[in-house]
Amino acid sequence: MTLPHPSQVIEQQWFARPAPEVAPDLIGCVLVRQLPNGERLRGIIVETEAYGPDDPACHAYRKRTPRNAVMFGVAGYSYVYLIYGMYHCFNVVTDQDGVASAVLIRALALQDIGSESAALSPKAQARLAAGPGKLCRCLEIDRSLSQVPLMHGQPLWFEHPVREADAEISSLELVQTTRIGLTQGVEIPWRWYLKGSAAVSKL
DNA sequence: AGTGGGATCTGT
DNA sequence: CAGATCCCACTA
Repeated sequence: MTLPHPSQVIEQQWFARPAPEVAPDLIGCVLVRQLPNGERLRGIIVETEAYGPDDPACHAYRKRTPRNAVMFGVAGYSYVYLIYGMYHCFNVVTDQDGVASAVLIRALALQDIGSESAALSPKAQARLAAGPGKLCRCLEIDRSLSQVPLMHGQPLWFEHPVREADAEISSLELVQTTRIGLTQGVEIPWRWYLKGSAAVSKL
């Protein structure tokens, strides 16, 4: 069992910057999910989107509500919401306390996969967390995991990239473009992904 | 109290 | 490209 080296875990303070700075920095980092049954799932982040204040696509654009309240709080907490009645989306709260912003984690290249999915073909495994809804299904994330601190010992946390494991990923080009699935704020180029990764949503 | 739309995904 | 499916924010 590999316990994370303390310096490897990303602290909540790291997220206390504007979302459009955090989102590209998260590409190549690792998301870790500690399941209730003891299994630990890990994946390299290959696609993110930023949402911020003065951003019409942001859930917190209009005002603070019970649903979006956590986005107004301090950085390094989870924001999980239900979309289209059937999927969940997982975000990290960013920026200073009082600034409503977050980064949506859209896709992972899975490293440690759950035992249930181990029998799937490599191709199918690569698509397991390709898209925010599938990612949450794969990592068993729902709204009960909203507003929890993203730190070691919790159900979810982030780690900095490890050099060896990262060799293949780090050769890929980081692309910045517009966000997906929106009706407002369509022109804001706050989506980042690794070009050529099989796990990026909507090729 | 009623309603309409949504940061998605799958199959036709 | 339609359908599944349900919470929540907004209107009255």
